[in-house]
Amino acid sequence: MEIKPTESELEILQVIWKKGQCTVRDVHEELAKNKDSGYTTTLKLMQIMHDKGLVERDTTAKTHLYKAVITREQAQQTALDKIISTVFKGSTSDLVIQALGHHRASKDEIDAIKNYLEKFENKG
Amino acid sequence: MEIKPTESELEILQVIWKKGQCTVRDVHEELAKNKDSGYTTTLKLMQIMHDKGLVERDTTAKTHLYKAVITREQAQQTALDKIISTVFKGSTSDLVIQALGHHRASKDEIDAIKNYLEKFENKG
DNA sequence: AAGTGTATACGAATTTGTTCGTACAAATAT
DNA sequence: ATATTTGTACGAACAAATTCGTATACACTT
Repeated sequence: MEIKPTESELEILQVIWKKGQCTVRDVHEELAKNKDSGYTTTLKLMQIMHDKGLVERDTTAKTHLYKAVITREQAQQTALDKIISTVFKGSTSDLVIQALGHHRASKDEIDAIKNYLEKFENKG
Repeated sequence: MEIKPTESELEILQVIWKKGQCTVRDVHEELAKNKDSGYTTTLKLMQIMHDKGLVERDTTAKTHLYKAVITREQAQQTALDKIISTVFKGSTSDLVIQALGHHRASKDEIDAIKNYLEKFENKG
C-alpha cells in the first residue's frame, strides 16, 4: 500500500528529516518561521500522520517524541514517480534536462552529475 | 498568478496535450481506460478548468472543443519547482541523481543528458 | 410528432485536507 | 495549595476537490 503524504504532511516530514526526532513543539516552531497556524493544528496533523503510519512516536514521557517512518529518499522516489508519469510522459531524461535547464545547478552539482553518469555507463 | 492544476486536472491535461484539441467525450473515453468515473464528472472538471483558465474552449458547435492554455512545459516546471523545494531540499542535482538512479534511463537518454551537460558547461 | 441519443449546465452530496476551540492531565512556579 | 504553563485528545467548522444526479436543449431516427 502506498502512503502518500499530503502537502502539509510533507512540510512536517521535512522538519523531522532535518532534525531527526522531534516534539510537536519542535516542528511547530520550525513551521512558524514560514507560516502562521496554531500549535494544535500541527499537533493534529502529526496525530493524523501517526494514524496513517507516516510517523511513529514514543509516548513514554508526557511530551511525545516523533520520528519519520518513511525516509526522505522514499518520499523523493514517490514524488518523482508521480511527476514522471503525470507530466513527463514517462521520460526520465526529459525530466533531467528540464530540471537542469531551469534550476541553474552549480559547477559542483554538474560535476557530481557527470561523475554519476560515468559510473553509470561503466556499469551498464 | 499561479494556476496549479490539481491531480485530476493533470490527468485531463495529459489527454489534451497528447491529442491536441478534445471534446469532453474524447477525454472521458481516454480516462475511462484507467479509472471509472462518470461522464458528467469529467465534464464538470473540464468546466471548472475552464473557469480557472486552464483550458479554453470553442463553443460555436453544440459539442464544445477544448484545448490547453498552459503548456506541458509549464506544468513540468511547476511540478519540478514544487518537489525540488519540498523533498529535495532545493537541490537540483539531488533530484537528477535520484531520478537517474531509480528510473533506468536508456543509453540514448544518458547520452542526451551528457550532451546537454557539455553544452551547459561551455556556456557557464 | 414522438422517441432516442448525446450534449451542456449546475446544484448538491461526498470525500479529503486543514484549522482551530475546548477539555482535561501533568508539571512547574508562586 | 493554587495558579500558570505546557502538553495531548478530539470534535467540529471550514475549505477544496471530486463525484454524480437531474434538468434541459438539440439533432437524428422512425
